[in-house]
Amino acid sequence: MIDIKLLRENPEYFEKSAKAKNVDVNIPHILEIDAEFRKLSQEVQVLREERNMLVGAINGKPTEDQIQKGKEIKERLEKEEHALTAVGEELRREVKKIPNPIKSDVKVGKDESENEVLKTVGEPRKFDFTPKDHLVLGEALDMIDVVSAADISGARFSYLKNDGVLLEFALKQLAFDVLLQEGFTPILPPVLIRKEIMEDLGYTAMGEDENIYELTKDDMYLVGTSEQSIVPLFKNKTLQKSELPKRYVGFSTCFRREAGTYGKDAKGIFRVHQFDKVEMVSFVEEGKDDEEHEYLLSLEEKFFQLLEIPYQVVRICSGDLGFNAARKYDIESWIPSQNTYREVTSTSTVTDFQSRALNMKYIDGEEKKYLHVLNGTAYSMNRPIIAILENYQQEDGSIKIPQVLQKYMGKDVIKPQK
RNA sequence: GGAGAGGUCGCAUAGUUGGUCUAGUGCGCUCGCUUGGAAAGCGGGUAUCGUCGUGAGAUGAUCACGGGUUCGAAUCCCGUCCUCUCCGCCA
Repeated sequence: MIDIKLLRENPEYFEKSAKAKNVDVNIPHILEIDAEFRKLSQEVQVLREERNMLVGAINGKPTEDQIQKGKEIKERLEKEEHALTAVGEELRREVKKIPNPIKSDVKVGKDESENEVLKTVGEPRKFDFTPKDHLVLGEALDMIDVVSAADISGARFSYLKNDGVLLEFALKQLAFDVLLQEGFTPILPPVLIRKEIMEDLGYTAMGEDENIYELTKDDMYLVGTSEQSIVPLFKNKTLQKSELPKRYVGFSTCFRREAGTYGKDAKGIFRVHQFDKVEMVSFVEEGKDDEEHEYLLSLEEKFFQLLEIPYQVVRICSGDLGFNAARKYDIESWIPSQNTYREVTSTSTVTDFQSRALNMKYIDGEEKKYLHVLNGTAYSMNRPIIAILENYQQEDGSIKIPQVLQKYMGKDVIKPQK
């Protein structure tokens, strides 16, 4: 959530930024609620002060007079306190609907069509045959089975088999090897989290909860990314500045309902309800998040350079940005069958937006400040697999294994099973 | 799933027949005295969030969280969450 003090000082800033994200918020109304809240709060404080003074004057048994006076105060106080609680809740609810403002270098645009391509790395391979798509390749090689999965679980699920599994494990291990070398702390987080946590993280404000699997019996959500359970690690904690930056590499299964995407990417495993992902999460001090964002982006680029797959870096425009992100970069890798670049990983800075709601701080000298939080994908396990299958396919339907993965898989080519 | 115990100011603890608890004590941390320097000792300090105020400051809330009883709640009542012990089940 945003800082209400900043909102009072500069409401236009938040209003403009919300509009840039296509989020409807009534800032003047929120300021009215805030004024009402502060007025009530003051009245309540005065009454409590009166009560405290009265009670403080009582030594032993109170007189009839004092009891009468106390009852009177209590009655007035009860009414005011109830009003205060109601207004306070409304205020917090409304403030939580204000999105994290965008960074100044983020382009104001209406939707994904206005995202900016910052750079393109690598040359798409020229095929002297017609490249097949990942599903055709994966089925022929007995790596991917979506037909059985549809029967057992429904659309947008898959079985990964044989070399598909080995490929996932290889990618996971490569990502961990690189990130451990960089000093990241490995972590395996829970994939079920409390609803309040998801709210505090800012994943439910814009109706994104439509995309979250919910366990109503237990009032829990399945995470859509492990960042959702890694970030709250420091809920209600205060770190020392010397501990920062803190960097984690997590691995977990991720769950997404993908509501409203029925026509999109229906084929194969590009858009599925369940996939595994290696995720990076950074906690840094105020003022260091831009630098950290570039660092995470550089690592994401490195992961595709290691695979030697052409990619481009995209800066997401305001209208395509999530509620809690101040800036987001996507890496899109070349997908031959679609003759275009498609999103494979992304990294965001959420600044202090989640820290404020979760009360995550660090001590800087005398001052306590909110942690700045960033996240980024190392590898998700479906899309990079697609990219490898398609970019490394041979005319006979076999797949050359990227050099860097060969030692993890113990072979250099995936051939059709006999 | 069943039975029981418990959640107090960084840590450990005291406090449950409601008022002197603006929460005691120990440890830790910190400042000072002492010392050639240090240790020990002695003395002081040591939470967070908010409101009002230019300021010094005043004031409110917080004893897991939320409600309730009362003139008054750490203390009594109800609900929720969490932890621990025992039993059952189990990868």
